[in-house]
Amino acid sequence: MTFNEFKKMAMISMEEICSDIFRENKKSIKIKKEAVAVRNLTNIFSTTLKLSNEKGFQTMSLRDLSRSSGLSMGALYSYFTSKEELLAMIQEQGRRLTRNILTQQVGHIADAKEKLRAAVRTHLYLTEVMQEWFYFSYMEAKNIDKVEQKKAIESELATEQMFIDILEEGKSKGMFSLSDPVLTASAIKAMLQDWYVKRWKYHRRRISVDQYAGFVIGFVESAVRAVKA
Amino acid sequence: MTFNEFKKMAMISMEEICSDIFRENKKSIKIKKEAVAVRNLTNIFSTTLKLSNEKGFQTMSLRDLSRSSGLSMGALYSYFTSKEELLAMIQEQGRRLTRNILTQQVGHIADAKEKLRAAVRTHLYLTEVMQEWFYFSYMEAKNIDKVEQKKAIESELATEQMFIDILEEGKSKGMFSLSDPVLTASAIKAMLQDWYVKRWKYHRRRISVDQYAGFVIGFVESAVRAVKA
DNA sequence: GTCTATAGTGCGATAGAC
DNA sequence: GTCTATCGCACTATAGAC
Repeated sequence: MTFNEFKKMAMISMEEICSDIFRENKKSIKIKKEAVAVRNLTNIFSTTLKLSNEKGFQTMSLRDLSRSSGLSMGALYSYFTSKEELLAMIQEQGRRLTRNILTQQVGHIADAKEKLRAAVRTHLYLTEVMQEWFYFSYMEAKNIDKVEQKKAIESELATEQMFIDILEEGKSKGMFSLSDPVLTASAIKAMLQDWYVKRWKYHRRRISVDQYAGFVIGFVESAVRAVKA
Repeated sequence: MTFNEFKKMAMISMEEICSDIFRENKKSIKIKKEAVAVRNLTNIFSTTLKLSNEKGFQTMSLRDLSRSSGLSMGALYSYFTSKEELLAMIQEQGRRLTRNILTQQVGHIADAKEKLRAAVRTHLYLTEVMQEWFYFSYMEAKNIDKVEQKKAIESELATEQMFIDILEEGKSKGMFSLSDPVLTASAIKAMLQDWYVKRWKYHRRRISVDQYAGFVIGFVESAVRAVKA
C-alpha cells in the first residue's frame, strides 16, 4: 500500500470514528442532527489540534478556538460541557484510529520479519497522516485527569506490546538475534516517536516518510541481525 | 566515573551556573547581595521545575510558585520581570550545564568507539541528574518566543552534531559500518530522550540508568557493526 | 529585601434572545 | 442551533508599607 492509498483509508476511518464519538457523547452534546453535529465536531477537533500544536492546549483559550473555528462561544458549549471534556474526546478519537489501523494492517501478516516492517511503516504512515493528533496527545498527556492518563498509558503500552510480540516471535523462530525484546521494542518506539515530535528536524533535512521508514527498518534489522530475506 | 561521582560534579557545576545567571541578569534582578539572590534563585528554579513537571509551566500560576517556594508574589518579581523571563533563565541554565558537561567528559577521548560509549553514558547520567530540567525543556520548548526557540533548536542540534562527528570519525577509520551518520545520530538521540521523557515506563520496569546505558550502547554498536574492542 | 493589597485583564462558563 | 452579553473568578504584575 502506498502512502496516498493509506491516507485515503485513514481519512475514511477517521470520519467513522467521529460519528461514533458523536453517538457515544449524546448526553453532553446538545445538537440532535447527526449531520450538523459531525460536521461541527470535525471542525472543532481539527481547529483545536491546529491551535494546540502552535501553543499548547492550556494556552489556547476557548475564545481563540471560537475565532478560528468560526463558531461562537455558546455554540462550542453545545458540543462539550467543559474544555477538559473536549480534550478527552480528541484523545479518544486518536487512540481508536491508532488501534484500528495497526490491527488491520499488521494483524494478518504471518512472517515475523515482514510483520516488523509493516508495523514500522504503518506506524510512521499513521503519525504522518495524524501528525497533529500524535503531537497533541504526546504533549498534553500530563495535563489530563487520572482516568484519562491511565487510558493514554494503556494505549502506549499496547502499541509497544505489539512490537515486543513481533520481536519475540522472530527470536523464537531464529530469525532475529536479540537479548532484550522489551528494551528493543521501546527503542523502536522512541525512533517512531521522534518522527512526529521532532518533525521540524526531518523536514528541514528533506527526509521523506518512506526514507525514514527505510532507515528505521534497516537500523533495527541490523541491530537484531535479521537474516536476509 | 561512577554515577554518584558524576552527580556530585554536576551539582557543583550547577551552582556555578546559577551564580553566572545572577551576574548576567543583574538588570532584571533587584536583589543586590549575591548570597541571598543565588539562594532564592536556586529555590525558585527548582520549585518551578517541580511544579512544571507536575502540570506544565503555563498551568503553574505564580501564586502556585509563591506558595510552594515560600516567597511572596512581590519577592518573586524581584528576581524576574515576567513569567516568560523566568522560563528563559531556566532554559539557559540547563543548556549551559549540558554543553559544559558533555564537552568536559567526552572531548578529550581519542578512540571513536570509547567516545561513543562515553557520550551515551554521560548524556544519560546528565538527564538522570537533571531529569526535571530536561523534561521541562522538552515540553515547554514550543511555549517560548522565537528567539528562545532558536536557542533551544541550536542546542539540540549541537548535541546531535557531537554524535554525528563521532560516527563519521569511526566510519572513516573503519571502526563502524553505517550508511547514514545523520539519521543514526538522530536515532541515538531519540533513545536518549526516551529515558527522561518516558521515565515512568523504565521506572515501572525497574531498569537502572546503567542498564539502559548498556542496552543503548549494545544496540547501537550492533547496528553499526562496531568491531569488538 | 520582603511583605500585603490591589489594579487591570482575560478566562471558562452560562442565560436568554433570536 | 447559534448568537451576544455578562457573571464571577483567577491570573500577571505593581505600588507602597515595613
